Amino acid sequence: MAQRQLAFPQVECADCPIRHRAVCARCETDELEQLEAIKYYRNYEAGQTIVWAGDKMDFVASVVHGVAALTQTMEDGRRQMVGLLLPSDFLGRPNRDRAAYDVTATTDLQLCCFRRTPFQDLLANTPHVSQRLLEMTLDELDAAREWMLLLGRKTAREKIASFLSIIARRDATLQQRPTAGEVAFDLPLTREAMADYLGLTLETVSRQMSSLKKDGVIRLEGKRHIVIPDFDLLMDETGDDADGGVLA
Amino acid sequence: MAQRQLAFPQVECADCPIRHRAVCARCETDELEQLEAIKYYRNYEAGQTIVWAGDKMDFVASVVHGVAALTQTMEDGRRQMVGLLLPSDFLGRPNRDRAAYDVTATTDLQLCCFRRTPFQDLLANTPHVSQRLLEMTLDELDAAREWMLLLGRKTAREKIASFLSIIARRDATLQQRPTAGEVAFDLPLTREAMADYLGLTLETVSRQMSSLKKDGVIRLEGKRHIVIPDFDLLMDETGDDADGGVLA
DNA sequence: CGCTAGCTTGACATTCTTCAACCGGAGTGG
DNA sequence: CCACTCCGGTTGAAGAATGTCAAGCTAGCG
Repeated sequence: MAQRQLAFPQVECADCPIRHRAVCARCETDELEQLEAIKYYRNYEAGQTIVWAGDKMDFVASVVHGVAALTQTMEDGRRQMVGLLLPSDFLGRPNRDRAAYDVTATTDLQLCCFRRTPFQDLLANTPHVSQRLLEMTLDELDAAREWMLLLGRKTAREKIASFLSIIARRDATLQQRPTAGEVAFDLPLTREAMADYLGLTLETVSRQMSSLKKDGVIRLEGKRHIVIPDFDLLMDETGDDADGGVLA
Repeated sequence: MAQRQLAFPQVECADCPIRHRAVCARCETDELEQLEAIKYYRNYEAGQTIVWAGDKMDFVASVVHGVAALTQTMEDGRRQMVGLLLPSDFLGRPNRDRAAYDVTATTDLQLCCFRRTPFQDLLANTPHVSQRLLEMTLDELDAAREWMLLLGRKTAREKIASFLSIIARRDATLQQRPTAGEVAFDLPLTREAMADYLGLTLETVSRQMSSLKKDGVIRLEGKRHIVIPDFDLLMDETGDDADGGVLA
C-alpha cells in the first residue's frame, strides 16, 4: 500500500486546537514550555494499529485530530470496544508502561505524544497537569458508566440512537455548533466498529440503521454521512430521559 | 421497623482496616491528622439508600465495612448497576456536590465520611491524597472496562462465573487468603442486584446459578453462601484467558 | 473491467426475557 | 401456637430480540 501523506500540521501549543480541553488545559506558560519540550507528533492512517494490548508503550498522548478506539478481544475472537478517544482525550496510563487494550486509529489520526518518564515527572511536580488528568479521568469514568447502562439494558435500536447522539454531540461541541434541529456529521466508525462499541453484531447494526432511516429519524448520504432532521426525534429513541441522562 | 444496632466500631486511623488501601493510603502522619479532623463515621443497614441520583451530597467517603452499589435507573424502570464499592473503595466525586447515581447499601455498611469542602482543600494541598485518588480512579476505570466486556460480549453463564470470581478474589485479598483450590464466601448481593450488575433478569441469574451448581462448579450452602471447590474450574467458565484477563 | 471492502438483506437458530406458578423461611398478629 | 403473609428465590412454558449463516449489492481502485 502506497504511504498516503497525512495532512495534519504540527503546531505550537499556542495554536493547538485542543489547547483548552486536553491535559494541558490548565497549564500556565512555564508549565506549557515544559510540556512543549517533551512532546512530539505522530500521525496514523485510518485502520492502523497504534499498539496491541500487552505491548510496551513509551509515551502517553492527547488525541489532536481524528478518533482512536480501545478494544478488548477474547480468546475466541469476540471483541468489545471499551474506549473511544476523540480530540482532546488522553491516551495511556501514567505509571504503567504496557498497553492494557488494543489501540487503533478508526480515522486518520494525529496524536500529541509525551515521552513517558518526563511526563510522569511533570505529573509529580506540576499540580495543574495532575489535577486536570484527575478531572478527565473522572469524566471518562462517568462516560464508561453511561456506556455500561447502554450495554446492559438498552435495546439494539436504543443503542444505535444513543451512539449517534453521542457522536453528534461531541462533533457539535468540537465544531462549536448547537445540537438542535437539523444536525449532520460523518461516522468515524465502520459498521463493524460500531457493533464492537455497542455489543451487537454488524448485521444488527445495519438493520437498525435501516430501520431508523425508514422511520425518518436519520437520513443516510453515502454510508458514513448522517443527517438528523430533528435531534429531539433521535433523543426520543435513545431511552434516556429528556435531559439526555446527563448527571442530574 | 425496629432500628437494629449495627456493630461496626469507630476507630482511630492507625487501627483502621483499610488504612493502607483507601484514599489515605499514602498519607504521612501530619496529613493523616488533617484527615482525622474532618472525618466521621456513618452506618447503614442492608437495603438502605444512601443518596438518590441528583441529591445533594455534602461528603465524600471511603467504604470501611460492607458493600455499596451505584445504580442507574431508566424512566421505565430498567436498572443497571454501574459501580460496586467494596471496603477501601471511594464514594463521591470531588468538585461535584450532587450524586450522579443512586447509592445503596447492599449489606450492612460503614462509611468513613469526609466533609466535602475541607476534603477538596486537602486535595488541592496534599499531593499524597490526590495522587492516590488518581490512581484509584484509574483502577476503577480499568474495572469499568472489564465490566463493559462482560456486559457487551459475555454469555449469561460467563457473566455469572465472572461475577463470582470477582467477588471471590476481592473477598480473598481482604481476608488475606489465596484464591486457589477451594474458596468460600458470602454473596453481598441479592439475585436481583446480581441481575442489575450483570445486565440480566433475576430469573436468568437464578437459572445459571442452578446450572453451575448442577455441573459442580459451585456449591450453595443456603442462598447466599458460595463454595467453589476448584477455583480453576470456575475460571474456565468466565471466558477470560488463563491469566484472568488482567492487564497483560 | 473485475476485485475487494464495507455494507445490506433474508431465512433460520439460539439465547434470553416475560409471565406465571410455586417454594420455604422469617416475622407478625390473632 | 398456628395461620398468614411477605420476601427472596426457583422453575416452567412461551415468545421476542438478537445472533448466525449465507447471498448479494455498490463504490472505489488497481
